[in-house]
Amino acid sequence: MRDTTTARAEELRIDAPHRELLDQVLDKWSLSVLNELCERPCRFNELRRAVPAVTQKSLTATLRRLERNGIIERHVVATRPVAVEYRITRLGKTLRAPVDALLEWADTYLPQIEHARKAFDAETE
Amino acid sequence: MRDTTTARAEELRIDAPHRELLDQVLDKWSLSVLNELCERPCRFNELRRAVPAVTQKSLTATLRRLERNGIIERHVVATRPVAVEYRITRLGKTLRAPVDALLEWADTYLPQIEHARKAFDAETE
DNA sequence: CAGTATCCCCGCTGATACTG
DNA sequence: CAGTATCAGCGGGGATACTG
Repeated sequence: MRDTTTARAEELRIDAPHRELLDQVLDKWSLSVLNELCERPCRFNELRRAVPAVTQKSLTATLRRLERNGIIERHVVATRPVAVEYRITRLGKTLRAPVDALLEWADTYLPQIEHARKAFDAETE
Repeated sequence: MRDTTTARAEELRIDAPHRELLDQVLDKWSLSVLNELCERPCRFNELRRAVPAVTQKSLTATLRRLERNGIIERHVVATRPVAVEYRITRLGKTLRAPVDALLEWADTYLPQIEHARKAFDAETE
């Protein structure tokens, strides 16, 4: 029997399902969308405005993927015209802490990394 | 003047440089490579064996990218034939904690997420 | 308003072959 | 051993146009 807790302390497993999950949850637009929905529920076009660079198609795909994974919920309000509200789920909220940790890491070390890139590019030229 | 500390507590910024950095550091093979190199320094072919699904070309690309970002170091030992050892840097080690948090999240919630997927696929059919 | 439907491109990936 | 070189395929992503 494998003791995953102990194993993880030494070496983290990264198999296909884990990799796929991270791909779906951390892809190009997901973080920006999650970021907005952590603040408040949003309508489709609100999200478009909040993330100006995303196209309709990609935003739709991102929202569907996050919904499928149980990270966000889609609520249709049958007004005229129809209104659709997206909300983060309880499951989705659990993502906040690890993603924040990652973004803080990026924020903290970006300067050092940009410095490393310049050094690398200079000596590679 | 912007107070990034306060701002981050409410809403994390995800701009292009941050997004690019995460893409480079979290891409398809990087986590597996980092995982190995956190354990011990590795040679090129050791890494290939440790990550069987990766091709030479992709492994080379991954290593170069990580090296360029200052996450790993490349040491050439001028033996015959040549030996090349890859090691994690101090900067690279700072990635460990946030990435671990993410992998633990994936490990913890993967069952719930697979359940959500099935539910979604069932009612979408 | 909140999407679909097409078309198209290009960039990543893998497969394969070759080399200092 | 540790790569580089080349080619081919396909899938994501954007641009654009249309719709209940």
